[in-house]
Amino acid sequence: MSLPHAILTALLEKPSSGLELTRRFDRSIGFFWSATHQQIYRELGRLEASGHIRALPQAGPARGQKKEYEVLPAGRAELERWTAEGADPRAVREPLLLRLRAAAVVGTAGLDTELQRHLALHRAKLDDYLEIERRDFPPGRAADENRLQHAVLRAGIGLETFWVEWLTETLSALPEY
Amino acid sequence: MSLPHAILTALLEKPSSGLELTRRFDRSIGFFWSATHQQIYRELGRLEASGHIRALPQAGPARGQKKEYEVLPAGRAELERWTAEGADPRAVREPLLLRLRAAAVVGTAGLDTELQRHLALHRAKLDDYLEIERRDFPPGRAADENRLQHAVLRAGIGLETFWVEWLTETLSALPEY
DNA sequence: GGCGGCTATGCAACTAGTTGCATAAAGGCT
DNA sequence: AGCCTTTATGCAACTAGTTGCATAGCCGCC
Repeated sequence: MSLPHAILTALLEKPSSGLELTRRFDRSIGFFWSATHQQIYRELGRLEASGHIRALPQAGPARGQKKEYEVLPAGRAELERWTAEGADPRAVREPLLLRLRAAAVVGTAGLDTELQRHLALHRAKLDDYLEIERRDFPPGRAADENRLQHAVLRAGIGLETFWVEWLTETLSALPEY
Repeated sequence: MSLPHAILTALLEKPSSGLELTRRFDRSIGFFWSATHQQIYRELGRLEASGHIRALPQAGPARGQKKEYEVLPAGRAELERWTAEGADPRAVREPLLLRLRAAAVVGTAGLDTELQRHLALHRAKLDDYLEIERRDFPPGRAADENRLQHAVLRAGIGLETFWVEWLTETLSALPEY
């Protein structure tokens, strides 16, 4: 049950419409909790029905028009409750590792290409993250008021760095088959 | 659509019953593709219906009795097909990072304890993995015939190492709030 | 001989996430 | 005016994963 809380957090940071949220999920929140626009619209409907958020009043027709939402006190309270509660880390679920294990049984054809492709993807994402860090968290600022946001970004950087290193290592071991 | 392929791989490694598979998913395959016994039994039923696996003949009553499965040629072919095909890396989905971001908005109460708890969990898992590595992949063996399995385990070790380091770092930055 | 615990399989109902498509306003373009 | 693209919201149907519980054989034990 994390999606509603991801949306509440996003809306507290800045009231938005469904499509704006979708874009923010593609750019920042989605780096560690991805969601499609379908999930977001549906969840916005539920959050509104349960009194956690409300649509800001607007003129004009409903269909095809932007609909902005803001968080109500009940929504903030729910987010506080959820933030204080614990949850175990998610089990890893990565098809590439499954493929490696399958390849050990049925053969390694095409594996090299696939690893190369993943390496390029992870390198690109790592560069993205480093660029964001350079822009939003320059080394000069000593009294950092956004320490938590930075910690989250550092997690993304650390994970992508891990994948790049692991893929490089694994690729260099593979040709010996 | 990875679960059926995870099961095919497991059954090729060794024909098993549903419960045996469940245990192996808790111990080894589940490290990178977790599944409950419910998912496994349901998927075994589907794989049998589609002719990818078959139940080994057995005496005695059906209910409450162990039922072993083995992979049929069609199943192996399907696994080969799937292994050669590509799939993008999964987006990260980690509630803890969401919590950090939410805490930046609604307050950090209880966050320290939660990070400590995660650190302990990741340390334990890392120790598990290192123990398995020590047991199954001792440094002496130069001509390693299980390179792929070892690579998969190294991925688990790398990921847990990352989390331990990141949590330690983040915890040391947190008290300054 | 009946009770508790373990092994084993499985159904039903639910929640979460994905995919494909429909609808409609607004603005440019020719 | 007619058409195309972009922005914007949303329904319906599907696949995947989770939770709770039911059933049944087997074994020890007291």
